[in-house]
Amino acid sequence: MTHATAQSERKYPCDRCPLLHRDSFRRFSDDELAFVSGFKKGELFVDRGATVMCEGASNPHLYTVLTGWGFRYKLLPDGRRQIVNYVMPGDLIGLQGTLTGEMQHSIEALSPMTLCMFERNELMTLYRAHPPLAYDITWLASREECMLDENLLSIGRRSAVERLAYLVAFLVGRARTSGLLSGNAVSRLALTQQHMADTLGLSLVHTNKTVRKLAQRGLLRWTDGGCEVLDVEGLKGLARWEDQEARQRPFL
Amino acid sequence: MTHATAQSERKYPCDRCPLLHRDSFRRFSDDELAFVSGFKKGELFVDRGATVMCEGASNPHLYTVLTGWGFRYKLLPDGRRQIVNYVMPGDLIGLQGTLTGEMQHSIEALSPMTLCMFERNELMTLYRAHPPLAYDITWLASREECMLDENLLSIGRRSAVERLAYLVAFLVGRARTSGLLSGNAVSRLALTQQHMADTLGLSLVHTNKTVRKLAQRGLLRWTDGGCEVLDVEGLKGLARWEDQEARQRPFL
DNA sequence: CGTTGACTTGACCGTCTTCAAGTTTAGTGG
DNA sequence: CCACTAAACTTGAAGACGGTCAAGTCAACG
Repeated sequence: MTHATAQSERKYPCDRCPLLHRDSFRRFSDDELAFVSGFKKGELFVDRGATVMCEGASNPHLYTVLTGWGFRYKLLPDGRRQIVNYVMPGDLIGLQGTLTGEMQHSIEALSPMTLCMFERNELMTLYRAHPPLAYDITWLASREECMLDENLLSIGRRSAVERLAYLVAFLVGRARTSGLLSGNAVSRLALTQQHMADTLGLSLVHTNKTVRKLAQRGLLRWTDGGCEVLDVEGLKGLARWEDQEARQRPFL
Repeated sequence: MTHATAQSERKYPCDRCPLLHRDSFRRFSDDELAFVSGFKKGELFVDRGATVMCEGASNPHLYTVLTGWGFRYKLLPDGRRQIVNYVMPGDLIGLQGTLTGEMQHSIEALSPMTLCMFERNELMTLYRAHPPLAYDITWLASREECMLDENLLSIGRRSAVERLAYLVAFLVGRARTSGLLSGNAVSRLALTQQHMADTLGLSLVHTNKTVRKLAQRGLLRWTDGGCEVLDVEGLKGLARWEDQEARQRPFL
């Protein structure tokens, strides 16, 4: 019996990529699909709690999240942790430090994750062969920038209650469009209050009390190891968040 | 007498771009220079205090900062302001919202500024014609992302004193490599304490008291309408900031 | 059945905000 | 030249918001 091709051994060959036929992602041309198929160099499966990449280490790979989610964070030397953003299906990670390859942040999985692996130093090939894909990568980077801007506004200028309301609404919104949350069941975010605290720039204790306040208002409910979102609009209102309509986005 | 070409009427034709021969910027090939020269569509001169672009408005242009500096900020509906980053020579601005063209933030000049203007919807031409330049744009975007990550860490997890120390060190560092601060005179940042407060997520009053503390430690001095930086290393130490060595960067 | 991780709660305290008033400087028009 | 104004900085006092400490509950797991 001969070896199957590398691609057929994959759990997610590109033509069956779980992102391909989701409404919020744009389609590839046949050409692009073929190229990306060859550009992909492997698949990475990690468990909940695993470190996907690590601050300070150099990493020759880029990844696109296929399933599951995680968070991106930075540490101060004395251990204080700040979660800067979350990664969800369709997100391209590891672009930061394209030149050095040295990561400026770490990423940890919040659920089992599947990632699609690329070689960082083949990026230029993609830029030469498929300018529209290159354009998409830039678009993804600038989208990330927008999210970070919003988060900065939130941490810098919103009160604890507003901040938490914003965070929960933000996460549900992203989770929905990235396909993490299916159907019309109650949205549920499986993260600990410690994660929320480290995202909001608050202490664990105060985060807990803030969660409780939002629960009393009927905006959310805390159920073991996660947060059920009851009223997204209410949360957005509380956070004074005006959102722009969702658009079709590219992915790699 | 015939009209001169558009280019020769410019104050800064690309072959005399003030960024061209600065150590911290990479060189263009002749080819690239010629292309960029045609890609450039105009020059924008603004006074100190002018709004360069405005949140919510759609803007068909991209700009590269040639001289001067400014800040990028967002507002909450009730007027609370958060400065998310500063723009300095070599920075490409307006990339956010490439698709919609609708700005998610505003930019205001902190000094007279000169900007080099491009057409947003010609970007794809650049991506097709000069993949290495496209790559550079992505690099710039991911560099911005790194800065925002750092700022988030700072606002989320550092105390007021650490935060201010970080901010000042950060600004001096950038100002030096972007050519805003020349020679070896004492570095001087011409911004108000209100700007600092809105960057740090602090109130004006507390920012003032924090400035005073750093001044007492001999790390900086406040002189009318600006801040003289006396000891950058001391500031970095206080902020517990480990920086990565500077590299040659691209610019557009 | 002890251990561990996550959540909860109360008490106390410090950082930072708000309010208020005052100083200094530069700019303006009489 | 001088009063008038506005912007930026300064300072003190009071109080809110959020941090820290400490103790305790609960469920899951081996």
